[in-house]
Amino acid sequence: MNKRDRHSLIRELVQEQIIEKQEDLVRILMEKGIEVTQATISRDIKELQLIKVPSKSGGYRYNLPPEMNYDTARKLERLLRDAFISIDTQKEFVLIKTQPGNAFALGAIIDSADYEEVFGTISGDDTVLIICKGEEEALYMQRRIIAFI
Amino acid sequence: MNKRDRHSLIRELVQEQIIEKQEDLVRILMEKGIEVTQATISRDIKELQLIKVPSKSGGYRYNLPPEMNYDTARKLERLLRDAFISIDTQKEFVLIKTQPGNAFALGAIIDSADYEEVFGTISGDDTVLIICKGEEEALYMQRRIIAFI
DNA sequence: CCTAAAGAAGCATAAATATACATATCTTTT
DNA sequence: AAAAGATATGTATATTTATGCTTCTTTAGG
Repeated sequence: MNKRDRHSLIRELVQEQIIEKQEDLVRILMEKGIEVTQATISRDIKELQLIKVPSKSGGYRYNLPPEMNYDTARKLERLLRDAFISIDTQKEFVLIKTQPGNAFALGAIIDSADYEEVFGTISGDDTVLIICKGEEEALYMQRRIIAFI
Repeated sequence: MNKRDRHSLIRELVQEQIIEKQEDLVRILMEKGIEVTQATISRDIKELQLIKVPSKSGGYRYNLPPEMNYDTARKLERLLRDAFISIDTQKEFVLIKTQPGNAFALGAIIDSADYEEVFGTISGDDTVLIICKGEEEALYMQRRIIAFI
């Protein structure tokens, strides 16, 4: 079990069950035969940007980081519906073609959404180039963007 | 300075500046002449459901709680646009009239959104009664719901 | 006005979390 | 393949956060 796999397992776990503290994750992973210490989990949580949310019922629960806020999502959705032409990936790059004059706005929204997977964007008049942190991330970003259309 | 005022001040502070830890709030409030201990801040944070978000830059930052997620908001928006008839408040109650058969779904979404201001909901066939925690909260909920339409 | 009950907050401390440092492991370069 | 660098993780511990218990304050009821 490498770090990457552990991370995605942790993401699943916090969605599926109520993780009240880091030791819960240590215990659950232990039960699955994965030995890690609380220190590692603390670092994982930091990297995954998981948040500890006080719940109404009085306890606490670790959660995935907040998604893009509603307004931003609405803007992105509208813009894509209006101006999207095509999307493609190559290596760690995602290239989006838009109607002329719309790419800059699209790039700005993607920037403001502050995706973990994105290294940076460059926007021209009708093209946004998203530079992701890796190939896998590029594919993931492509999927996310397509989901908006 | 009572608890309510301190709470709204804390909400402002976490938006305006980077609060890395609870002691930061203790210090800032102290500078404003408000004496509280870390214990109180811990309880405030729990009540306000503030979250400690690991930031990209390596540190941590307290933030307001995540808004309703995008999917929930979308569902709520669609349902309101399709089925909304009227909304009104009286005291701590908000009464929403919908097309027959839609109130239950609406109530369920409002429940799942887990609004801080809401005490509970009761849904019939074409009516949702939202019981808020007070009059002020009811007016706030009314505004929020109208904003969706 | 008095008393009981509820709410708020301090103090002390327990519990949880983050991190400096050391070590091990994996990667890249020569 | 050895050396050098980067990455990952454990150990021990410092730092941060939550909470039991107590006291003080406010509110509600008689």
